[in-house]
Amino acid sequence: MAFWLLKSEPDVFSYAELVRVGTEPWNGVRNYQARNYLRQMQAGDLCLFYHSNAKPAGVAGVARVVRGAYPDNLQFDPDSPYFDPKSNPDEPRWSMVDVAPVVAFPEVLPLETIRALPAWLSSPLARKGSRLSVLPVTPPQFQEALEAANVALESDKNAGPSVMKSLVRGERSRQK
DNA sequence: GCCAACGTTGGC
DNA sequence: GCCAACGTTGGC
Repeated sequence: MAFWLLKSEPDVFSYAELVRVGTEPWNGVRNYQARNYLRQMQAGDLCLFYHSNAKPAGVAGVARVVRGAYPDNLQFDPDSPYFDPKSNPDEPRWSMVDVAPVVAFPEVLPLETIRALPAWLSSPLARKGSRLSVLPVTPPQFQEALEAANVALESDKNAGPSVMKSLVRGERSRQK
């Protein structure tokens, strides 16, 4: 299982909105590097859901990939701002995944806090002006983020070992 | 609202 | 293929 970070402007689509709708197609990504990461994502992968252009900017919760990469529908919709007339339906240029909520953080984990976590120093997110909207997260980075947010995940025995679910709040997850 | 970062576009 | 101009992102 892999870990990722997905950026979204909460004015456009927030973590609370993800909770409300249950499942969301992550379409509209029009950057090749981000697209390539989307194509690596598999069902069961966990994502930090990051609020950009927000106060504070930071991670609002955890989401799970529920469907791996498939063609982004909006690239073929002439009425969409994400329409790409140069994309060929036989070889779609852009991909999307479906994500679902796992657990909301008790409060947004601010970017400033994330940047100070040891494992995050090497992340593009720690660099000023990073505009990548989909980026990989290492297991230590993911663990540090959960700990800093005071959130623990426990595995769901019924759903198998690769599926995690919420949630123990208000108690620090244990260092292994 | 400012502006740094940086990806994309287009002239050559 | 270079690179200046331009547009967008996104923190502050």
